[in-house]
Amino acid sequence: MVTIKDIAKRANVSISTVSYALNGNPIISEETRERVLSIAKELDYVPNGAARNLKRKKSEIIGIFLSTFSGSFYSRLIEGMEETLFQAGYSVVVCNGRNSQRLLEDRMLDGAIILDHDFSDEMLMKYTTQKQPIVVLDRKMDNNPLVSQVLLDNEGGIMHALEYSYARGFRFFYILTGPAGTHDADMRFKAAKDFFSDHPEATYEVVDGDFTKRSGARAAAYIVSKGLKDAAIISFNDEMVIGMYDYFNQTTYAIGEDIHVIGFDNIELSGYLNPRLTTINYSLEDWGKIAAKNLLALIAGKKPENQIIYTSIVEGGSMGRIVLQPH
Amino acid sequence: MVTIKDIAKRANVSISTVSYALNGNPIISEETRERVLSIAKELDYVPNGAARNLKRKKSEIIGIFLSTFSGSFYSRLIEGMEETLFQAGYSVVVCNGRNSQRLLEDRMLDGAIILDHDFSDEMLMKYTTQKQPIVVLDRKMDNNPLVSQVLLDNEGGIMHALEYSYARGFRFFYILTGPAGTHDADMRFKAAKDFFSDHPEATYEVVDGDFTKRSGARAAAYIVSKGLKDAAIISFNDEMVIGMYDYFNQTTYAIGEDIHVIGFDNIELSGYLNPRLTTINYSLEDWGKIAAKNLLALIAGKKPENQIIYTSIVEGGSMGRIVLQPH
DNA sequence: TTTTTAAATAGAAACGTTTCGGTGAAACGA
DNA sequence: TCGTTTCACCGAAACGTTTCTATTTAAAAA
Repeated sequence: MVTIKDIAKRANVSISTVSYALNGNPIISEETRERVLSIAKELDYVPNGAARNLKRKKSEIIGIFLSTFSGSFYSRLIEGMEETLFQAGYSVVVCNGRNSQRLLEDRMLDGAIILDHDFSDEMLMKYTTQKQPIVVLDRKMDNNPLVSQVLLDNEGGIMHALEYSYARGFRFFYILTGPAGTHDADMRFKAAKDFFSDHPEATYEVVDGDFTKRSGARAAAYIVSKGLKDAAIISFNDEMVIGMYDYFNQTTYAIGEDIHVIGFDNIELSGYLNPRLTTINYSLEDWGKIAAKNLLALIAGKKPENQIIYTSIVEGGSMGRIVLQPH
Repeated sequence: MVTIKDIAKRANVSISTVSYALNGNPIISEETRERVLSIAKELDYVPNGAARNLKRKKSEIIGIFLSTFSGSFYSRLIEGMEETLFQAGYSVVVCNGRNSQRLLEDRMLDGAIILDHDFSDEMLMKYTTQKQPIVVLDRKMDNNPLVSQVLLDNEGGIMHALEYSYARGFRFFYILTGPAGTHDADMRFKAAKDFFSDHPEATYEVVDGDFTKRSGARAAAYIVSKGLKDAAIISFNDEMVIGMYDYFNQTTYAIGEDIHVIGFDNIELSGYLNPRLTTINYSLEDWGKIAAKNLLALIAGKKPENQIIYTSIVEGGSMGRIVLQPH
């Protein structure tokens, strides 16, 4: 393992000179710098990151923590972040699952973006006591000068979905929820309840889901077993809708005609479903970019405003229309 | 920043004792260990990863380098790897783009799995001279005791695709290629040429693609412009087929009837296309698992066998049948 | 010529760990 | 009883950098 010491010896200079030369410090003469650099190349010198990080007390690495990579959902989010962070001189690593929480703890990162409910609030708080800034995308964490939150407008999204369905004549709804305890699912649920308390003429039934395709299929089976058509299903994400499509397609239920559904997330696959899924859309790129910007602000010692990512609706054929029975 | 020094002071022991205690070295009495541990917790001590890595000369972190996250293609691959690596006590980080090549250079990783053609062979070779093992998934790199390769059976896959189409009556083929210079695309192209030299009665035209949806759409436009139906399109990946579907669906061309196509990769979306895409399938989980196992073997100082991931065909409705004109 | 200043380099401490080689005291064997 | 071993711990060096504070040398100013 060749170190600056080896270079120093070979170049007949001190290790500090080598260090300065390697880092382009102008205090070193052009001549020695070049000599040092050429010797470094000749010896195939590569700096030791651990040693550098230890001295500098920073790594110039940002961690993005996701609970899963699945569903391609995150790729655009990550790309939005990477773009911004790279321009600021940071490298980015993406970590997932609790096997990589260690990286956060060990302060090998200069900052982190969290979209992973496996991290407890306490753990994140503890992390910030180490002076490491984080931005959270999946929870509320106020009153901490080292935490910024960039959250989805879940309430607005669900309101869109319900109002849209309501306007198309639906008065009975299945609410296919997400895993309780996660911020997004909870907010969406809360929004749904708010809607129904404002619309007592509309009724609904809650079906438990956990954001997986499998739970969507299960929900579809349940809904079929109830035999009720002309109901609108409000699914808290698109992934579950995929599972529902899989199931309904094995039955005589025609989506958009016999049974109606609206999703949330507008994942790529939703555009290719048949009929195309009507769903709630938002910009993952923006989300990522804003999160990255906020993290950079925190690193620079500023406390950015918390931000909200707004949603819109994408119309497909999965949510038809029914005529209201006059009574 | 609280360090073992602070703990030592508070516990009235030496720093070496603290270190031993923290690491569970049995040379320390149960009593002091507990005292040290409780003080550590009380002070909110967290170890400094950089310092540890510097001394230990290892980080217990493996890097997975991908050129992109897009397409959800990689999530199952990564999951296969993480499972195996986690069980061996490693943390995993996923890096993408050249902004994170630094991590490889700086030896902050104990090993790496490469599926990213932005890394040059020279760079990887240089990395191994630093005694860091790698496994490559996207190139041939033999004769290096620190490199293992786990490659896809591209030839077999393309052969499957061509033979399948041939058996269904097709004698004219469009070959929609991938980006030249990448191993997978090159191997697939080579296999196609081999097939045609064995089947002189079959003819083909090469259409350049680069594995993106956009290039698939472009290819579809070109094919439509040629006006020739009853041709089989061999697309070197599914992603491009998505673009082709998008395009064909705006024309009168019915896929599987007027125009026929087979893909490669069997990405999730392919199962939801209408008609379902006929494509070449292989197990990403296995690929990931084997890659991870090989890396662990290299770390342990063994040189594992190079491996091949075999393919199979998944039938959908995108490749119909034509009756041969008797002549 | 001598003194002052600036430029270029050297030396050494420090970052926070791990770990090797002690060391004193208690326990043990003969 | 005295030497030997074991136990529990300590001290210090080392890992490879960065960076603060000298020191040397040469050029500029006096």
